[in-house]
Amino acid sequence: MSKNEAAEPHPGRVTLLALAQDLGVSRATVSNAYNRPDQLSPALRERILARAAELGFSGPDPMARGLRRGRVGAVGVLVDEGLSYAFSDPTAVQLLDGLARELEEDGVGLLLHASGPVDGDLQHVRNAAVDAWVLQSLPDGHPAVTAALERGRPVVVLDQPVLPGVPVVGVDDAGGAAAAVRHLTDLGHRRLAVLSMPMAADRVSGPADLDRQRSATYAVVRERLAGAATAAAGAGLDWAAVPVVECATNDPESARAALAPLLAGDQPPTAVFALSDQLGRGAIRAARAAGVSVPGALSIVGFDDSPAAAGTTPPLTTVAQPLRERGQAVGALVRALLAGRPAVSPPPAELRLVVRGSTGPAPADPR
Amino acid sequence: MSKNEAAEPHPGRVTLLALAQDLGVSRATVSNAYNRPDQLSPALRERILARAAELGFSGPDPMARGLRRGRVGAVGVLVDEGLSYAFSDPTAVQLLDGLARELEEDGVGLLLHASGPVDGDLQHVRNAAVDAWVLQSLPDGHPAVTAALERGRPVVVLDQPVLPGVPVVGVDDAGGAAAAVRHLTDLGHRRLAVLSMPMAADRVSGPADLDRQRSATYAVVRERLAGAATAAAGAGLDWAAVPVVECATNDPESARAALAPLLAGDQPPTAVFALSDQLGRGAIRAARAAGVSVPGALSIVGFDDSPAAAGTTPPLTTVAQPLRERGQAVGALVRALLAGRPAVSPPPAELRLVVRGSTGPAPADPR
DNA sequence: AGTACCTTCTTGATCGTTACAGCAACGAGT
DNA sequence: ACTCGTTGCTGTAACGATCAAGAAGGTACT
Repeated sequence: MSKNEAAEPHPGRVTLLALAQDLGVSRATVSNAYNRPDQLSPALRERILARAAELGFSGPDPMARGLRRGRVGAVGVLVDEGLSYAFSDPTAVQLLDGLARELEEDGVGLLLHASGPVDGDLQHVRNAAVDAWVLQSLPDGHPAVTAALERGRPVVVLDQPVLPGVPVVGVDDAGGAAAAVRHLTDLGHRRLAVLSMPMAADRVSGPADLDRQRSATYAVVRERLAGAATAAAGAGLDWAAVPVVECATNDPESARAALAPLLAGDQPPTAVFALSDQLGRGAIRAARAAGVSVPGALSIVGFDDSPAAAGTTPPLTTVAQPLRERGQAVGALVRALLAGRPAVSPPPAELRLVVRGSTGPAPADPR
Repeated sequence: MSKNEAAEPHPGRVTLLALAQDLGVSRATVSNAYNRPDQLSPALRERILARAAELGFSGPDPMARGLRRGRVGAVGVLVDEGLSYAFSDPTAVQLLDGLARELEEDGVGLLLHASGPVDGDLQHVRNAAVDAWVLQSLPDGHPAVTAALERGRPVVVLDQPVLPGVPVVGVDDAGGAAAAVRHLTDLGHRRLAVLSMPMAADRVSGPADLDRQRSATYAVVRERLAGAATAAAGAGLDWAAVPVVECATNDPESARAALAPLLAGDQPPTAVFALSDQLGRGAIRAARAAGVSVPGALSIVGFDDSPAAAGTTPPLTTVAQPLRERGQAVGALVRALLAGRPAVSPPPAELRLVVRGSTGPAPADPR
């Protein structure tokens, strides 16, 4: 009876060292069996792997490896608010999907964290074991941004104002919004209303005046509104007179509730520009509930071309942005930075208006 | 001019040790400044934190801490197929949301990884730095399950056949399905069709015979079919004669395509039981496309009560499961296990049928 | 025979932190 | 004066791996 069978002090735990000793080889050799098969004879490697399986050693400890190598194989994604928001927003989901696909290539996973409230603590950002950070559409000046930068790891930003030295993957939000509004004015619409997603984290809903519009902390919202304003002015509309209604959350229900009073009002709009498809869907529901025909009496344009846009009745006219591709672009930047290659922000993607069934000529006799 | 200002060899990198030496205190003290404020005087702590900010030290390195403490503050989530699936399935999203909420409490993040193909490599499972694994609805016998278990860390399973010693959070899928079918037969329906999500990873679509039904590798699907079969038999229907159509993916479009030929056939069903709301939505679309009125000529029941179910036209009758709560339950189990407390699987949740507008009495004269 | 060169494996140092025991100083209680 | 208990801090030893050199042995070439 050999000494191998001695009782172990801490049964469930087998380390690389223990395995090496059991086999009478050095740690480095075991390590090489996993990481550099060409550094040892195939026969020994087999023996090591076999014995590892017997003892229940499932490979080198990821954390120890992470410490030594300076890499853990995880990219942190900081999303705004709670994770539920990111999960329930189809746009975010598509972006994450593209990102995940690109990183999967290297076996890198996504570590999701919510940015937390502006005045919250930032421990999770400081403590997360990640090789890089992706910041997704955080509000301007969120402290988590600084915290992430301080980690001294690569950072890539998705849809946000540029930070010095940090690559960004953005789109021409203003241009897309302008195209949407131009589409409506070209169709003869003069009574426009705008549905906006939240402009700040304060969960306010209701009409947003020019001040609030300009001081929106979400760059995406600010840009889209600015683009819409420009296009409206270009068509001779008085932007200050265009009702811009902020929805407390970016979902159909919130939009439906926001639009309903306008439709029931004195001078109901004949066209609605919704800053997202989620809101656009809500607009369609509000119209249906109010008995307003789309696009007969009311035209609706969305933004994003999320998967649901084509499935509404009528199908939603919208500004298409290549979500998955953009996610992949972010992934590519991260990979480049991690590989030590320089990463340059791609130019903001041009957006394309997809005309579907929810828009039509302005009614001859509105009201 | 003191020696402190000597040129650093590797500029961007400040370690806890470097900071300690700069301040002339021991490493342990700096560590305590971050981890155990009560172990040093407030004055010194302030001084340390201030100097840390100056030097750009953003707290102890997460990996080194992870190694030392044996915890990284991340829970791995293994989802089937690609991440895109998990992201695009509203059911999965809700579950993940609940899970994230519960874990956020401890500042723990979610590390998402796809399980990968059955014959794929498992490096990502072995290499991921996580404190525990959550396995979400993987097919029976997927090698990633074994790989996760071998890591010797806590594992919690979501919707899957029990593994010895592993806590599970499940629901009474069979009972829910039975309730759905009973609802239909109670309404007088005799011509039933079933739309199923994928039964295996082979992406097959089309009619599924009894053999395939019974050999489905996804436990959830198997259970729901079994429950439906029981209820059908109980109502005097010949289950073998009920068309069960498998959809290649769990989305509305796939279901629409699967149901269309049945509706155009000789003896179209008067009732459809869809194994998920995603499929149920597709069934509604198929009916609309075929000019079949719902629920006048065709009743449709879904499963899950995902957020979209209430928003279809007509609103979808469905089997409601408490998705977010179940996600939280998983999180609670994980927390318990990580805290060394015993974790017992909660009993499978009972499911409730929510009757909405998509079901009605069987037409008096079918066809 | 001498030199050079692989292949295969080992040794020693290092990654950056935290746990734990220890130790000095100090006021308080007897 | 003597123990006792705090308060604050330090020193040392892990945590579990990877990497860069180097040693031992065999092959090959001059």
